[in-house]
Amino acid sequence: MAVSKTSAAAVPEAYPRIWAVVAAIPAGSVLGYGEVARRAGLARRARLVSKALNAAPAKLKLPWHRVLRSDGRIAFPAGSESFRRQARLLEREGVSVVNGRVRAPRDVAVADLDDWLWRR
DNA sequence: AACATGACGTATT
DNA sequence: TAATACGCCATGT
Repeated sequence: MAVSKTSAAAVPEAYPRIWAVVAAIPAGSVLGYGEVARRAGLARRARLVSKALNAAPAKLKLPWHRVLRSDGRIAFPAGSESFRRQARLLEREGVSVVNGRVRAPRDVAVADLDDWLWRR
């Protein structure tokens, strides 16, 4: 079979790992793009995470809304459709979002504490 | 190869 | 906390 080796895989090797990490984020908790990248063994590739999420098959039903910027803010343009959808999905899980920024939750599991440490 | 762009991050002021 | 600047990585011109 004539398999073309010149072209890289349509789906980057790293995407599945990124998806797995995102899928593992428990409801009510959130993670930064950079953190997701690190957990997927892809340090310093936060931007790749956003790309992977954008390319993720809807079939996977990933909790993409649980991924925020390192400062706790939604990465989409304020007021945009995606921005509001994400805020709504988070609120739905009990995560308070004020002015596009996630506020500290009432109680966070100790294991996820680190993820809630946006310097403040 | 230079330059621009982006669902980003960190340091500095 | 906010605004700026610069760094990083991948992709497309």
